[in-house]
Amino acid sequence: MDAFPVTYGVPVDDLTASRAPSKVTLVDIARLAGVGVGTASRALSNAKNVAPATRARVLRVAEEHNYVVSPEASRLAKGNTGRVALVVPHLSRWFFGSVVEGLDSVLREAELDVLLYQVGDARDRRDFFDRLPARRKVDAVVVVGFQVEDDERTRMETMGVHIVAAGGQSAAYPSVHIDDYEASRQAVDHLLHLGHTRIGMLEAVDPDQPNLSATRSPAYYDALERAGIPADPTLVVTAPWGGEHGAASMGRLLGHAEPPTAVFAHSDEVALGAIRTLRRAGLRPGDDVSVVGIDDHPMAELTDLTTVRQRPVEQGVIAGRLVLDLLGGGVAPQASTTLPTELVVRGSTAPPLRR
Amino acid sequence: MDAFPVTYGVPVDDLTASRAPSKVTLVDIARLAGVGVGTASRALSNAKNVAPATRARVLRVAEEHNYVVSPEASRLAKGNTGRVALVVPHLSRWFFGSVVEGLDSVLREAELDVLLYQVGDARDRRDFFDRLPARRKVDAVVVVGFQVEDDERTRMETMGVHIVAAGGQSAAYPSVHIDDYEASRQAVDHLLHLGHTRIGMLEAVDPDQPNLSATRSPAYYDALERAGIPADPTLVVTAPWGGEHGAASMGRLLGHAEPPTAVFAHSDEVALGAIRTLRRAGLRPGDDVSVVGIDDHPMAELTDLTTVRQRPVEQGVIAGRLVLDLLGGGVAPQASTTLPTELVVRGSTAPPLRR
DNA sequence: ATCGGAAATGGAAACGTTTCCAGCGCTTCC
DNA sequence: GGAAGCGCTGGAAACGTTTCCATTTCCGAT
Repeated sequence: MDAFPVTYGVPVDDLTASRAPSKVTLVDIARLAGVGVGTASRALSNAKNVAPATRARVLRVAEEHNYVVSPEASRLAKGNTGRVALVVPHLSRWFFGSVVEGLDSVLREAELDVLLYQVGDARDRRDFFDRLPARRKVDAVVVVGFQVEDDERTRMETMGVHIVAAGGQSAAYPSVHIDDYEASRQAVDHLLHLGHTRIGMLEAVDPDQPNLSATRSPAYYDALERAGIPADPTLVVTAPWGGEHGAASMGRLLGHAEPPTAVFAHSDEVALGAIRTLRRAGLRPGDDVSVVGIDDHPMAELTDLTTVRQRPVEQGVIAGRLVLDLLGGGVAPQASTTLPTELVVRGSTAPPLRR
Repeated sequence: MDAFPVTYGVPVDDLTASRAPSKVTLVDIARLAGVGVGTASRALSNAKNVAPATRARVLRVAEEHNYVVSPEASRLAKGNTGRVALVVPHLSRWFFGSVVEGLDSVLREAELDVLLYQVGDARDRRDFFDRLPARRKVDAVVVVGFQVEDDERTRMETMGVHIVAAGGQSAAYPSVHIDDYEASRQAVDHLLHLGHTRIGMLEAVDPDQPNLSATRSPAYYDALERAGIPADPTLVVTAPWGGEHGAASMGRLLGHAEPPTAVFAHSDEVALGAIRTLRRAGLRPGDDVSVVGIDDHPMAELTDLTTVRQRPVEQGVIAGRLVLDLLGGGVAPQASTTLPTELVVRGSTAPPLRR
């Protein structure tokens, strides 16, 4: 990204120059159909109190002249935007793309438009909450995979903009997420059940998602403790999120005086990085060192990676429904939905070798 | 996805119920600042012909009262939408997510809003071009990774909506893409230079992207012919896109009476599926059978996959600039940009074993 | 026949901007 | 000293809907 500066020469104002030629308006349609504009509007918007014959005539005329309502005018008169903002840190990552996929399908079905906002870093994010919402461009905001600060949330609320979280928990607004602690426990318990006692962890931190690792490593420590195994902090390596960093971290573990026989990785991508390091070191994943991740990334299946499955598309779908609930105005939607995770055992984990 | 029906109980009309409480309008600001609405508008929109003192006063009052313009009203008066539609087949795939990432960064910088439309299959796509959605909601449409039919394009144009293609070529509208033929040639030539003479191909078809494989397999045949190697159609296996299908196709090749010593896969995901099959068959990728893909998916690096790199984020960025050009109205933008691809040699390819 | 009420209709007001146009006070130049 | 010009300003018109309200029409019931 950094290689491609995004500044561009055209002044913003000039962008307003182009214009659509389609000039047929509701008034035209009404005149052509021989009805008043009120009736024409009602006919087109499926309102009641329009005679079937009249409606048919209006619709036919509209069709013939390729009439389409002006969303601007319609929204202005109606007083709402019909739009929802999706705020996503990294679109190119499988997890986020999948959540958005789920969200999009539900929101489109409800005839809502989806406005996309990618907020890579904290600055982008500040920007978003400062500018857009304040601009009354949307009725609701869905944040994917991160938390909204209290002051940001307050501002949104005073503007009448709803907030929903997908792939991240919050007490302050409705959210859909997995139980990170539980997922991590499933992964570590699996290694324990296989008989491993020397278990490392590859912890990933994302400066923009500080709270994620915060629940995954405690689960690791707790699981070990419950199994009566003393935790060894030198077996926990922390690095930024991503396969490359996973690979490097695994390298550090291999350099340990007494290396682990199994490793719990923060995510599948991290785990796959670790596996590359193992292979390059001449070790067989699963046979020599067990590796388990979290996500069930499509690559996990292809690479025989044991993992804890979550379903991001489903998270998106449910978050989308929360948005509809909120916009429907009626029922107070369930504050928080926790989706189950599921251990998927593949070839990258096995009992430890006898020594 | 299919497990989660997207229909929802709230009638669309009811979604219009909620409303923003922020009721301070331009007229209020003008009154409070003691100026006319015209002047207030000019002051806020940075127009000229406003006395510095007046502008300052208006801005201060607006700030104090948390004034924000109504985009609906503004757009209605101005006559343009300030929005661009992104039409994408599969958001959760790395390639598409990355292109959108690039597009988003450029368009946001220009203060344009990005409307997302996911069109999984041909029906969705028809729908998109048929129904009003794009019609007057956007100033331009960017299609990612597929072609627009001629009649669809014509309709868009008569509505004054610009079209740009990212990750797919077209003669009819501006586009950014790689040279698929050349990329395929690079991959196959690499295998030939290593000394392979028995080279298979895993061809992927996507019902929604029919034209992709159309250029990759001809390149394969041509490269072999140029090397004086008779093509063997039984070494070309065609299947839907995806790792699972790649794995199955590789299985078929292994069952061949005289299996290939190297395989050119349509994409990295397909290649990784093939590699899983090789591993399960006890074969070492690179040593026993060479595999090369196309994309340089992040996983390629982690799995030591030789591949032909393309840069989807860059494609998105350039496509975004094309949109700005078009909207700027001035210069006719360059019709078509072909980005270079680059062979990246890793561990999955090596000279054939001596027999 | 007449009446009451529901259904259908036309028109106007409202939504909140931007932009055009005319006016007004100053300077500046004959 | 007057006319021309310029910078700034206020107000009105326009943008294209939706919705409210008053009116008309239609129908069955009395």
